[in-house]
Amino acid sequence: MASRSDTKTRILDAAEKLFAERGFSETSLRLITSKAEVNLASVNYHFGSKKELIRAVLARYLDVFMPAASNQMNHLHSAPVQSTLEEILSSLVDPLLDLNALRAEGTTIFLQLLGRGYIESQGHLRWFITTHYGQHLNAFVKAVSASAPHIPSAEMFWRLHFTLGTIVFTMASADALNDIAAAEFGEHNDIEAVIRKVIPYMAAGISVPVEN
Amino acid sequence: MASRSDTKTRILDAAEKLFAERGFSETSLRLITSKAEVNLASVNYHFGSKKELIRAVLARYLDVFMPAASNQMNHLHSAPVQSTLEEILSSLVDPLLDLNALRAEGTTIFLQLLGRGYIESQGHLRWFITTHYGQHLNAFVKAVSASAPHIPSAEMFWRLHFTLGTIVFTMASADALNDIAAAEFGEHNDIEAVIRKVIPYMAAGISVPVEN
DNA sequence: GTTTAATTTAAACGAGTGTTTAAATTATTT
DNA sequence: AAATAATTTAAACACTCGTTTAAATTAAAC
Repeated sequence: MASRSDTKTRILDAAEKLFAERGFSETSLRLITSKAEVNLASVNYHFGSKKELIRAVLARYLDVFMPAASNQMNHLHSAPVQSTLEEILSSLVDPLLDLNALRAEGTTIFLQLLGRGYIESQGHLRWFITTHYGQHLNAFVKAVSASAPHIPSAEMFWRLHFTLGTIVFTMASADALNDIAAAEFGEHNDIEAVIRKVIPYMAAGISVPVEN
Repeated sequence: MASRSDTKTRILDAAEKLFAERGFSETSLRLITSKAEVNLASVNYHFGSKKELIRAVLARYLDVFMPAASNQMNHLHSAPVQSTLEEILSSLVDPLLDLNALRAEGTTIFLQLLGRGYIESQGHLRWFITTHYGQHLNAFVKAVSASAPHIPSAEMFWRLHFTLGTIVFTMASADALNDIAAAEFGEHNDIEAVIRKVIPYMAAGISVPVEN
């Protein structure tokens, strides 16, 4: 039933790299299949269409990350004291970095895919994630809201999307930014260092008192 | 020399709307010219290529916004007291909203174009902006740095790019987010309301003390 | 009014896209 | 070993894309 080196996996591995680098619509199936060293038609044979390939690429990461993130929320919730916002955000660092064990550069690729998907797919990815991983997201939103009870839920909605933009845009251009930072300031950061830099920024923004 | 209702302007007007809505590569010249009710070939005749059309669309806004933003920086600088970070960010609101006088929905379109451009164009737009409007950007960076002297310049570099991500991603999906906010919370925000929401978020993140 | 330049137009070009087809090949089952 | 199913392959299909061409039209200059 399965072939030699699993054509399906070869396609997914090649596709996720190219999608993360150059976006979905800028990546042709011919480029993917030539990098994966498989036949062009095998994408449609195994996945049906390009759109379903994109979903499969994302799902392979989300299926690992989302339950892991949920577990972290549960651990925090079972603690005796209310967690701080920074603790909640920091608890996602391990699930994110664990994606590097899954595949080389897994963390960066995942975050870049997320960013590309949110912007390119005209709301389609947003629907896909909320319908397939809604309960995991709710656990996160509840934890964050509990840590900042002075923020009304409508305001929190906006701030969490500001935060999504912060992390997703930063990661989509993390490589370019790291090059500039190295040349300009002699800094040499890896992906974890950047994540640890962005957490205080996001935590401060989410919890800042609402003006009127 | 000039034609009836200025074909060039009709193209720019139609193009900027479509580019902002669906991105650059997802918008075909045929769609632009049919909306603008001009001939397909007139794009190449007046602008040379699609890439140059994109630059012309962006430049039409940047040429207005950047000097106006610089003026605001100068005004703040000539004041007797050091401005707060929120004042500096807020001083950009008027230049942004003035784009609505230029064209209907000008503010939204400009910010969406900026977001699309930074993400789609693989660093090409970043280069275009820094080389063409670098001095205006420097005035802004200097003002922000002076208002938060406890942040080292390398850290400030990262935080300003976090901020770019926040604003740019938010605006690229502002329409979708406004629809959700209206359905979920009964909120009906215009672009100014969203900008005023994001400023405290960004200001808090930029100036939060560095951990160690 | 005639000539010259600028612009608009319809049509085609060449290249690239995702997808489908049917035959060839490989793997599995009986 | 034979029969059946799963997979791979090369080729073609139908379509869209940005760009170019050369003729038709409109505007400007003399």
